[in-house]
This record gives sequence, C-alpha cells and structure tokens, in this order.
Amino acid sequence: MADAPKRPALDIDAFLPYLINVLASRMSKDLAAIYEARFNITIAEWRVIAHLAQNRNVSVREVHERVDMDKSKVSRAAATLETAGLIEKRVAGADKRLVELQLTRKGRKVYADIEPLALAYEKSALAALSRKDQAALRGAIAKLLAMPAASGG
Amino acid sequence: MADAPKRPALDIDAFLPYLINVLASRMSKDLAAIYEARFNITIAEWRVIAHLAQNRNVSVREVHERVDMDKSKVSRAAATLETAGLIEKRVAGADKRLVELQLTRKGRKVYADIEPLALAYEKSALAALSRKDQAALRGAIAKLLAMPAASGG
DNA sequence: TTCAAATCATCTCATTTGCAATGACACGGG
DNA sequence: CCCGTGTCATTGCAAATGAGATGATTTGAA
Repeated sequence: MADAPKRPALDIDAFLPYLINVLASRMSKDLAAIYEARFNITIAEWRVIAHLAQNRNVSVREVHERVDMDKSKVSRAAATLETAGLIEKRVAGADKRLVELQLTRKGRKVYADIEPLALAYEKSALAALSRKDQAALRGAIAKLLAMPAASGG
Repeated sequence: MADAPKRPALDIDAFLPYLINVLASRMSKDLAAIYEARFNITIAEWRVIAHLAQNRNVSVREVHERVDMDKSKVSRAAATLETAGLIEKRVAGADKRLVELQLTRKGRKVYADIEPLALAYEKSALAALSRKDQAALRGAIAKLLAMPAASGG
C-alpha cells in the first residue's frame, strides 16, 4: 500500500480560480469585440472612460487604484484616449504632480454609445440565471472581493 | 429638457464582467505567488501539469482545447516543463504530427506538492461563503460558462 | 529656509502574449 | 501512386504588459 497510483483530488474543471479565470477572459473577449470593432476602444480604455463618466477630474493614480489597472496601463490608456480626443488631460492646479482626466464631449458621446451595449451584454449573460441566482452570484463575488488580497487568508 | 446631464446607468463597480475580471486576476496573482515562489512554475505551466495529472498521453492540441490556453502558450509551457524535467514530450506513434505529453516522476511529485496548496487556497477563499452560497456560486459559474461563446446571446 | 524623503506620471526595458506563418505529417480523391 | 487540402506543433514578430527608473513636484522636519 505504499505506492497507490494516487488519483489527483484536484479536478481543474472544478477548481474555482480556474473557472473564474475562464469566465473572466471569455467575457473580456466578448466585450472587447464590442468596444474594439465599433469604437476602436480597448478594454483598458473603456475602464478609464467608464470611471470618468462617474467621477470628474480624477487623477491617473485614482483611476489606477479604483479600477484595478496598473499605473502604466492607465497612463497609456489615457494618452491614447487623449490623442483620440475622448478625454482631456491637464495638470492639476493645486498639486502639479497630478494629472486630472476628464471626458470631452466626444468622450461622453462614446460612453453614451457604449453603455447600453455593455449593459445589454451583461443582461444577456445573466439571462442564463434566475433572479435569485443572479443575486447570489453578485453577493458571492462581493464577499470574495472583500477578502484581504494575498497573504491574508 | 433636451440636454439633461444624463447620469450614467452603468456603475463599473456593479458591472459583472468587470468584477469577475478583478476577482479572477486577484486569484491568479495569489496562486501565482504560491506556484512561482515555491516551485518556480507559472500558472500556464500549472494548468498543463494539472491537466496531465488527470489525463495520460495528451497532445498539445488537447491541452489547448481543454484548458483555455492559446496553442503557443501551451507549446511554450510544455517546452519549459520539459526542460525542467517535469514532463516528457514524444511524437505520437500513430500520428506523427501529435506530440504526447506526460508527467515525469518529478512532475508528479511537483503536482502532488502543489495540489494541497491549491486546494487550500480555494478553500480559504470560499471560507468567506456559506455552503449554500458556495454551491450557488459554482452553479452560476457553470451556467454562465455553458453559454455559447461570443456571438450567441 | 533647506533638504531629504515621499508622491506622481511617464518612460524604459525585458518579458509575455497572441496571431500568423512555417514546416512536418495525414488523408482522400483521382 | 500523387497531389491538394487539412491538421498539428513550433517559431517569428509585433504589440501589450508590468516592474522599476526617471524627473518633476510636494511635504515635513530640522
């Protein structure tokens, strides 16, 4: 009995971190198809736009903290968006290290165009779930996200 | 009334695809910390190992299809794993285009070492949820993943 | 005031990534 | 038996990525 073949207890298709990753990248791809095909906007850029649609005069750092994106990624997305005329960047009056971002009229228009498509996608995905399941899913995700990041258990 | 400020209906912090992405990358980072720090294994490599622990003599293509990884990613992960002596690659007898992958003894050892850590992480994450919520979450994810990929609604 | 440490955005650089091209092989119709 | 088409794994290459460096600015303490 020393050397039984030892069947693995971990089924990758039941391993939650894996499943969540697959689901996440599936959804990202689906959404990217919408953003990029019709508006030439990457997901990173979309996140910046969406955040700016809710918050005026936000610095790069704030976006970086609130939107789960690397600092450089935010910076680059902002640069692209500025070139495209969707946002304006300007040095903050109070603290000249900060760069305040703001949607332009054109940027708001793009947001307004994308928003219903994004919501429609979310809705169509969730259509596979009952109301109750939807609520449970949201609740579960919220709880998981509330956990301390890495080291903590 | 033509031009009301139009508050955005999409709150990015309630947008499910976004939340799932954040959760996914958080979990990936946590797990990567385990795999890489202690075993010098990337997540891609781990996926290959985990799949091989369940399936003998699997081709690169099969892994690619079953494990949600790009073909080249699988190929490169396999190359690295072979160099590290964790898997063996050999041309299939029947169809010489195929490369069959198989864990070495050392690879099985690494799998056996990582498995409990991975399961422990999953467990600790899920500890934030009640049994019922855990089941609901798994069910919801399964249903979402069962949906047709992109075009289909 | 002065200066060291901290903060911010950007840039640099090495690595990773995915797509497309390549070369090896398989298979079926003629 | 050939040859065209299709499948497989790998590789080339350009773009994306993230970690750390840089330069500008602010802050706090001496």
